[in-house]
Amino acid sequence: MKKDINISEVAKKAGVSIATVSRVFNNSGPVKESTRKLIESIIEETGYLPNILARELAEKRTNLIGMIVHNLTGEGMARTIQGVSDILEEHAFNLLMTCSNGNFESEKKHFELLRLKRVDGILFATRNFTKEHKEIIDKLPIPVVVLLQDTEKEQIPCVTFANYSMAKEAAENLLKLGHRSFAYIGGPEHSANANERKAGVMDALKGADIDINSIPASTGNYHIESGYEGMEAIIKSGKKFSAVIAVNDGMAIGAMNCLMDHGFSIPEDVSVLGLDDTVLAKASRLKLSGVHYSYTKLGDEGAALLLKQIQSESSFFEKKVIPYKVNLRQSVRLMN
Amino acid sequence: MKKDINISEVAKKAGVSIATVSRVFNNSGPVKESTRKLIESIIEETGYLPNILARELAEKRTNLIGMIVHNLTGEGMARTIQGVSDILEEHAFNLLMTCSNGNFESEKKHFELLRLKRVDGILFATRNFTKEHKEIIDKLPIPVVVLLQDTEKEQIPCVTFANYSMAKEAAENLLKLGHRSFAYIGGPEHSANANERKAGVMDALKGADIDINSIPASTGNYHIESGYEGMEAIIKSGKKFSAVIAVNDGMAIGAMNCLMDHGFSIPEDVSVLGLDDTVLAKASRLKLSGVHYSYTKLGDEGAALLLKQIQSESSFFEKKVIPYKVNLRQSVRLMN
DNA sequence: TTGTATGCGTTATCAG
DNA sequence: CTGATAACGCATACAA
Repeated sequence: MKKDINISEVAKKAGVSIATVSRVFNNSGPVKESTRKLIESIIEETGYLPNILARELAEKRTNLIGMIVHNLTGEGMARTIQGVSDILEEHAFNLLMTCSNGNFESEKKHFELLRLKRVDGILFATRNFTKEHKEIIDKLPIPVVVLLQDTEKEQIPCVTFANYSMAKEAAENLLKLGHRSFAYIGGPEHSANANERKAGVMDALKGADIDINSIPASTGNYHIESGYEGMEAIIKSGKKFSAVIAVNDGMAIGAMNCLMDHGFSIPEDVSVLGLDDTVLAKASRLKLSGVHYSYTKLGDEGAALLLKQIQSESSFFEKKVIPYKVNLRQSVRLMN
Repeated sequence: MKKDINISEVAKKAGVSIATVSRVFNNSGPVKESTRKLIESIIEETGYLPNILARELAEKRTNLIGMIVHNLTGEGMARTIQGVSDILEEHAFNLLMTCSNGNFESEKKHFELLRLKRVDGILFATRNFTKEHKEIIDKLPIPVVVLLQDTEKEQIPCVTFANYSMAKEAAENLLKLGHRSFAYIGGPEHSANANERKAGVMDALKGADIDINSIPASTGNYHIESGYEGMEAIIKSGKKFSAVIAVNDGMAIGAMNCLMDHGFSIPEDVSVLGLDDTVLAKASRLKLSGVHYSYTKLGDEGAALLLKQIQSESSFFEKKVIPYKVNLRQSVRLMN
């Protein structure tokens, strides 16, 4: 537990001024080779470390970025943070993490907190982007990049998944396999992402002249159990379908289990596809089909965009969409 | 994008000194009611926020804690961070997150970085705790709490799961159900946690006079595929078993799938149990049995212990073990 | 090539 | 009750 030493003590030991020590440490100016050597050896032996707080105060920047997430319970957000943290590290930035638990008041508080902490920029992942959010962000003197929500309308920089297109393309895959009757298990009503996915699916079906009003549908909360229940309700409704699409893979897994429990064979009787592809998709014996996209990449791109905004010293609109890939596995089949 | 205002501008507007403003803002001294009102109104209208950097510099503490994790790819670490972040927030501390990707050099670098950032304490989650880690920590002038590793031997504060006991108890559950022949799918050879679990299982079996040398075993990397392969190797070895225990639920899921693919019925022919219980356990139609423990709690306890160390201003040894619960579900059955 | 002096925005001490 | 003023530790413009 040795005591911290500061720049003036180093200077004293070396018989020079603090300015010279600073120049040596930061390589920020000409220093005679011999005095440089001397100072370096003293830095070495004393284990001198500059006080970053003082430096940041003088330089008026923290090299800190703040991140507010709504949810920290699943693999997706973990990977996102991983991506963010890797990119920030490359650029010698640090990450201040906070979790809002999806609560607006808490989000608001965290924005203030991060502002107080003088972060240079903020990454914001929320379940639902509102006018109130926009107002907060517009007042901020630092750039904000939104993750997981499309804020093009609000002209706030963002990185999102291609909810609409991936859902449309996934549905089109099933159409190509000859399916004509569908069931849909969606997400919460108020979720922009869930609604975009549903729109993608429905537009694909409309494009194939399918009456979307006759499609049995249910909504859920993304969890396995919820998918099971949603599927059960659809089965009980008595409507026919040869393919089920679920808004994420957890609910698709629940749906598969429910179908099997009700005597359906997959994929012989019903094909199942989730608009997501996490570790769950490979958990069951019968591999689930899904749409894969990388959360790590989401974090990477978000961090990169934020750093760009910080370096440009002015916030500008830019939207980045993460690529995806439809993976058809055992859970779907060609209609005869 | 309004410019930041500082304490002296507030003081000027109010016609008082900065000392008085500081007293009002921090409620740290007597101020006449009328001037207090005046200053408060000016603070309100200017939106004045103190510069935390300057404050921290003056106070010599950051209210920041650093966290180094080896891995950010799964639900477990996400929940851990959630727990940490909740507790820190209650105490007005902030979280500086870094990810080492399990690399020692990187871990070392992050310790230095966090030290540089003047964090008040560090939470450290690593795959494997070594002498080198202890040396680094002993030199640090701030407290460190280790997560997920038992560092009692090194007398470093830690929060861990009860690897040995949970494994022993889980195995004893199977013994009570009448099982006498086992197979074991373990983790990486060098993992302390995996070894503790294996020891727990083996000690339970020894206690029931089972020859543990005859138990077919394999090792893997915790992933589903790895459990599948491990199970396949054991099946091919031709040895008999009525119960399989896997070091985590991912590998147990892989093992279940493999068994079914080889014509075994679960639980009629083989019972399967994982020493873990995440979302995966509920993913398959036939619910996996496992041992449940809360990562959120791990984070909670870790953060709480670290804060205790920080407040006591001296590091002391304390070890906290997270409780667990064995959940027997459809994947195990009573032997006839 | 080096040193001096000032600013960064607070908190805290000590007079008044 | 209030105001000067000295830390806090560093960067940097300007002088020498």
